[in-house]
Amino acid sequence: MDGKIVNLKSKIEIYKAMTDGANFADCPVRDVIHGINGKWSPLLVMALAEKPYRFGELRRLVPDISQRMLTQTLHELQRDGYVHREVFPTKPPSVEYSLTDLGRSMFVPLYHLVQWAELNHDAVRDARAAFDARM
Amino acid sequence: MDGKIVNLKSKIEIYKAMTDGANFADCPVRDVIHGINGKWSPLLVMALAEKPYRFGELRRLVPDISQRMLTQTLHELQRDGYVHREVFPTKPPSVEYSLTDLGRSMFVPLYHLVQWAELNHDAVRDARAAFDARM
DNA sequence: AGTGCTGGTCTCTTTTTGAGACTGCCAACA
DNA sequence: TGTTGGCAGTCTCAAAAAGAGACCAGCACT
Repeated sequence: MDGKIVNLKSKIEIYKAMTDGANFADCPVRDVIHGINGKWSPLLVMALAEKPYRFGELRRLVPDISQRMLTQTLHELQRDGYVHREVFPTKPPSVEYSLTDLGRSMFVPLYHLVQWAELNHDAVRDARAAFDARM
Repeated sequence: MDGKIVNLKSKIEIYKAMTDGANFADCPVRDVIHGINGKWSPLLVMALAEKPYRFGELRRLVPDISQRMLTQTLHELQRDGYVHREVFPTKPPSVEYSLTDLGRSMFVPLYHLVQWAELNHDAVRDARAAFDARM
């Protein structure tokens, strides 16, 4: 599939962009990817792409995340500029998290990757089963 | 940016696909994303998208990966069907790793994400600096 | 006075990752 | 002949990250 040679030169340039500097701190691309790449980051971005959510709502929406990792991941997403955090001074103060413009922009390619996963999880599952059977 | 409402309904469906089952084992999409999402997986897929490489070549190409994680990540990529491993019976046996069709297919959306990172790392870096300055 | 909701933090345990020594085989070199 | 070096890993141990769950203050309702 996808037999067409899409910008082979670009591929090499991007790959070099990922290996330049020989470590994360020196390579911006790897640094950015690392921020998107956390265990919970994609899931939370997908959730917030639908609509803004409050802390407790996210916790209930993703039951198998610990409060510790929810706090920490939201903090990182906020720090990298993907997520906006707003506190409302209600009786028990509530906090709303939403995607920024940068976050919505990043969501576009992330969404493509998730779509790919949705379309191809059968192939991956089959490959995994075949591999395990061979062992 | 990206003001257009791209398939809001699809977004919600995909998001539901990611939360269905309430844990990784029960949710195929999260399971697949998790496989792509490892710390070293995207980098190795980017490298192998350029051309096949041998174990030692990959180790030299990515100097800050440990042999342990290189072995393990390649093994996982092979298990999920993204990477093909071929042993050549040369004097010291050499092993070549290459992308499968499934791997090349997955590379397409991954590549878009990496391109996004390349185009936007300045924005992320700025957001991070602004956030840290506010602290 | 007790219960529950808010958005977290703190501590402890388990899992994952990293650093690097070690293996067996063979070829080239001194 | 002994030594060195490359190949593709495995193994062990220490460090870092993640998970589980107790705990916090403030307010509302009962």
